Amino acid sequence: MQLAEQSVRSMREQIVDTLRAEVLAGAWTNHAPVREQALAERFGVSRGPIRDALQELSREGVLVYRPNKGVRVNTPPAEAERQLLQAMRREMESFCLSQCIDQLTPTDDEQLADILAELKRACDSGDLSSIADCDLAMHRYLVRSASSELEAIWQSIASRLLMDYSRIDRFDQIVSEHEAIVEAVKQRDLKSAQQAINANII
Amino acid sequence: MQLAEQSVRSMREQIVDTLRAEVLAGAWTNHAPVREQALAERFGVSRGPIRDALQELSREGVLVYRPNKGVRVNTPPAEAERQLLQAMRREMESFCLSQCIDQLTPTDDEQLADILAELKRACDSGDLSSIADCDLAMHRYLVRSASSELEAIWQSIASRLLMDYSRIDRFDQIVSEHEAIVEAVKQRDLKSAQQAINANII
DNA sequence: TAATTGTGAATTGTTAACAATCCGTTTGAC
DNA sequence: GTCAAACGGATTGTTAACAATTCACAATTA
Repeated sequence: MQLAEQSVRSMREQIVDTLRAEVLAGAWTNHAPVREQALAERFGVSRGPIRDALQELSREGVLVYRPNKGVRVNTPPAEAERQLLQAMRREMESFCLSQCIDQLTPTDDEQLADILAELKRACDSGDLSSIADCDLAMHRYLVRSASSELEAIWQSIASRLLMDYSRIDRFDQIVSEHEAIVEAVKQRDLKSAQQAINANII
Repeated sequence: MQLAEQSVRSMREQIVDTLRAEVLAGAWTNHAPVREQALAERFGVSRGPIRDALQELSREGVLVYRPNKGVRVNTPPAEAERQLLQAMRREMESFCLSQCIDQLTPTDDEQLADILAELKRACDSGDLSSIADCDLAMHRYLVRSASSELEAIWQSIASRLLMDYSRIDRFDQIVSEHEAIVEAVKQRDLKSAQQAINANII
């Protein structure tokens, strides 16, 4: 189940991933608007690709776009919405596991192990944005293995849930929960894997 | 529960809605790539806003984007995915109804009636893209009334489900199903409304 | 003083030109 | 004749300049 092609991530995708991780890590406030020019200079590109990235993050729910006024960081979802999104995310990831788990190869296990190792490093050094990035990367890998179709929808839901993240400080817990996921997947144990995923999605 | 502001839809949003309705109505094949220049000339704008719109529709799952190769119409979801998406859409719209139904005003009833009337006209004249547009507009209205946050996620799911649309030919059924929804909502009868929605989401 | 109206800098929206990439076709070597 | 490299038109990606809009602040008026 190789994920070939697309190894060359486009400029926009790189910018999107970087900015998303930073916002989810709480590096930005939602009081000040995001300025295109500043980001353009930071990434060394013109405003075009920056606008593309901001548009994508807006559609994803990480940022909020208002015509002629630019974008701001979104606020976390209300409690009722959060519960709905949580249920939907669990449903989705359970489904994806059931679809892909028997078709994963040892190569996939290695990839997941790599992401896990990166996550550990990030937790050790306390790099919040890298933690958010790795956390998402692992789940995204499983979703994409089942169906690249669902990735965008999943990403919107997962991002919104992570915005509520009073818990990105429990480094040890984050690591152990993801260890459990990787281990269960490696054993091709669907039930355990779904359980581990559900425990991680809160 | 007025939906003020945003009455001025941006160029991009107009283009997105038009193109989405056309694709869902089956007006495009997925064999030929979509060309930016042609659309730019058709809408009388430059390629910039067109690219924005195509990007948004790609993220929504209506189109598929491949770097340096442009976009194509997406294929309908596989059966397993379709079932997952259907369950998620029902869950979402049921939730939204429960959130908004007691806060709707007579003005909202009128708006829904207007959309319904427009839907009838579209069915009478057999205007497929308008049918798709109205169908989505009614559900979107309810979703947005409950939570504008959820709109983008809902849109992605609903669009994917409509791509599978071997049933946009049952004009009378489409109209009667939506009549049932509007009536139940007008009565503020949550149970009936949810039932009507579930019957319509197939 | 409080409210309102100008005014201009800052910011977003759009455009057209340019650069990079893709793809079908031709050319050339074996 | 077959295959691979090279060419050229078409298309997408990026940029910088320009247009339209917003926002803060000063000036004006009651």
